[in-house]
Amino acid sequence: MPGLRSIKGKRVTLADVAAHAGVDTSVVSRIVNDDPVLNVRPETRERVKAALKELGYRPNAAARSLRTSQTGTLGLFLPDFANPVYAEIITGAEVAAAEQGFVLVTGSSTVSGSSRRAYLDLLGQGRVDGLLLSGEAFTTDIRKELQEFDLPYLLINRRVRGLNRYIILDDERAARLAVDHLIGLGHTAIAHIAGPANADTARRRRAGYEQAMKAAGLGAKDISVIAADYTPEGGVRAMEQVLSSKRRPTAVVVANIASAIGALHAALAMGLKVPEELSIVAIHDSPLAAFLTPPLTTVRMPLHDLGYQAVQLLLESSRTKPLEHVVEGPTELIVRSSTGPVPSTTARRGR
Amino acid sequence: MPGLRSIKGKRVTLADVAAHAGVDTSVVSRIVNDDPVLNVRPETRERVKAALKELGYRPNAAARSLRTSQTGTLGLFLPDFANPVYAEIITGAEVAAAEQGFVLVTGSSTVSGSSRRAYLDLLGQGRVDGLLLSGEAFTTDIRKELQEFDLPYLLINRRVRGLNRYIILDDERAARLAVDHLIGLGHTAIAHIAGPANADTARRRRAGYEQAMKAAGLGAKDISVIAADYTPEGGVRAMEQVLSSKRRPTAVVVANIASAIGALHAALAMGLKVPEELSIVAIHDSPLAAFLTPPLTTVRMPLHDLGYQAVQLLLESSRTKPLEHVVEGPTELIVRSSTGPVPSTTARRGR
DNA sequence: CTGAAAGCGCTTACAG
DNA sequence: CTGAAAGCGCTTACAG
Repeated sequence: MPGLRSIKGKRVTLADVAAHAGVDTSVVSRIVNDDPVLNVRPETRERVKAALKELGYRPNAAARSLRTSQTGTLGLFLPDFANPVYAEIITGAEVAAAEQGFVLVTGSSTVSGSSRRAYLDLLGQGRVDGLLLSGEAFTTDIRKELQEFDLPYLLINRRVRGLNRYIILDDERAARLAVDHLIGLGHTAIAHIAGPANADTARRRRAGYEQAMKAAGLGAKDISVIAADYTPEGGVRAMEQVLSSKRRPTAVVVANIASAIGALHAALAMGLKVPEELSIVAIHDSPLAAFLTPPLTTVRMPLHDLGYQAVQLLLESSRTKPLEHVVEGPTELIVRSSTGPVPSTTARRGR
Repeated sequence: MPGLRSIKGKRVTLADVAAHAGVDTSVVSRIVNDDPVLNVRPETRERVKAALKELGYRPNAAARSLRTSQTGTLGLFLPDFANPVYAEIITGAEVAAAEQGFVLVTGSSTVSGSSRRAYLDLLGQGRVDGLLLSGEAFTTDIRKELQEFDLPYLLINRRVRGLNRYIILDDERAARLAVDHLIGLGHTAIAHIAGPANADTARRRRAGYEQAMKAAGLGAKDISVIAADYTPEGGVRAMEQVLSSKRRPTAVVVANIASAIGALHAALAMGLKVPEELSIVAIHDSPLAAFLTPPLTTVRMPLHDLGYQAVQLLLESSRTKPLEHVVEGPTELIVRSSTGPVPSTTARRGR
């Protein structure tokens, strides 16, 4: 019966389909949802399926959600879309969500900054089935809201005292990998440009750096840590500090790719040759790392897996139980050209 | 009456509030929604407001949406979260959405690649009040879906034949600004690394490049265009081509920041000095541009405004009328260190 | 000034 | 094997 197709202007409802197929709406509903208990004559089923197709039926999400108290939506909140680290996490989360028929509502601190409360309020209205939270703005002092919403949540890449549901990466291992690489190249004076003091990832990477230094038999005189924001500007300032210290290191492990870009720039701007006079390795890879000059040696972390598994865990977890998960994906060193053998003493004196 | 607060485990509904305040749900509803026609005794209003607050009432989005056929949600689809250009657009869109009490559902081509149809289907269920679309995957061959959904939509930064609702930037002007800057530095042999042939932005930037060249009295022998993807890899390949041509240009206008990073890298890798031997200017700025070596001269485009205005236009527009808008925000040259005076002939011969 | 009622489009336990 | 009915939580024209 062509020509009937899509009663223009009005959405097709279950009732339309039921009338068209000559059955009750409940039957159509069960067929749409593949109800396993449904026992229906094959010919009826066919008739309904034909009607569904012919009318172009799509279930109304609001009605379904009102009835079932489920939305098929997850909230994902992060500090900054411009940060490549988060871009990769979102993408992983998105893929996992799509696989499970979920859709992602996203928000960044840019907005929340001015009105976090108002923004979160929108989510308190039963718009989402769960919350994925990362970055300082969305994980600090949020306990009260989380309780009010009574929603399952998961902190991404960050642990916060009092919130025992999080998923993180093996940041210590990443830092160790970076240090070991430099030690293998003969470096002993290895500084660490760490992240901000309030970042959990920064603490873990710093711990990994110190572990690896000690494991290599290096002591206090070789260990040097300077905190910086996870931004290029932060990296610039930190590198300037590193290079102005009396006992200049021959290599630097930078805790984050954005600050590493700033750090590299500062070293070059001060006339240092990288890697001949200073080796730099960054934690986190980026599509851009290979196109810097020199191409940056990095430790790639499984950020995509982090986002992917975050969604999976959130959806399969009981809403209340603690959930403390470390992603097992590959954390690997990618050697490019910003790291090299330790400069000989004469060469160093030469500068 | 403290202690009554939040009947744990069950959401507070309008009925709860009404019972608590001793009025009908309709009165509460009108107060919640600031119904201007409502005429209620001040004391009643106070009583209801107190109950609202005490019980911590939040309207249920699904019920409201079912009743009003409005969702308070907008869909934003883009090619890639990792692209800094889109990051800025999202942020602008997010701010505008938040201002109007809307929330953003986002999706990228990463997911849609495998299952665009399935992903878009989720939106056909009345989940969003409008659609913001950008990138090839979400704007090509989408006419049928758009018609089915019967949703207001707006293409961002892209025009597509047959879809007369779009918002774009003044790409021609941006390219002209870049060329004029180089001409002011004495360059005449100015090549253009353009975007992919199927990108509308690429066509417009190329047109701007050619206009400016002609306006400066330059002809076919100075005009040279090579297409590239908007990626670092694309920029590398294009620059290699540019530099291997017989008549090597002294300056290059790159249509996109990502490919400019690749192009800069390729030039440096081939031993060229930038800007002494080759000037490079990119269209689109990026937080990273200042930290490349040398810092990249760019043309900043009002991407934030693009996202912001896209949401505003979408929300205030009638769903059917054509909507063809060019963002008026500032398009400005940011001179850093990748551009300089044209090299003297001897210097050029010297290489 | 306030209330009763209908209905948005679904799902699901229950009846037959 | 299929249908009738209730109800999720709202909003809004209407009545009084």
